[in-house]
Amino acid sequence: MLYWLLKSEPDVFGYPDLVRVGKEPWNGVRNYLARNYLRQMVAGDLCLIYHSNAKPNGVAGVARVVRAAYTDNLQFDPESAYFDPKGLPDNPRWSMVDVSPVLAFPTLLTLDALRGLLEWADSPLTQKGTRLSVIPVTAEQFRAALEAVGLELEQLSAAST
DNA sequence: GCCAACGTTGGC
DNA sequence: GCCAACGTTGGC
Repeated sequence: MLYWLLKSEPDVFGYPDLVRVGKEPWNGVRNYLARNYLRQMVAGDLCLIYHSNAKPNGVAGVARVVRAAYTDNLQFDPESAYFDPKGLPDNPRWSMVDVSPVLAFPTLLTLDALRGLLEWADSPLTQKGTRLSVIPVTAEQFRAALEAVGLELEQLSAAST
């Protein structure tokens, strides 16, 4: 089982939206490193959903990968903001995964709070200038994030069926 | 293959 | 709204 952090802008699509829809294709990732991480995901991986460009920024909840990487068709749609003229149907350039909500954090785990956790000191999230939108998370980082809002791993398995 | 210019991200 | 940092593009 691997852990990840996915950024979203709550004004566009935040954790409450994920809860509302129940399942969401995580499309629109147009960065090669982020895409490569998406392609490493397998169903069952857990993701921290992070709100950026928010007040305040932070992790709002946990989601689960419910479908491994497949073609992000927005790359073929000229009407889409995510259209990529170089994304050829027989050799797609961009991928997405499906995620579903698992558990909302009882309180937002703010960026400031994350910076206060030793485990997160070397994460791209807390380093200046990093704009990666899909970030690998270690088991230690994941556990520390849960603990910081008073949750335990076992509660995730209880919440997920 | 280099690198300047540009567009975007994202914290503040 | 500002701006630093970064990735991408395109001219050469």
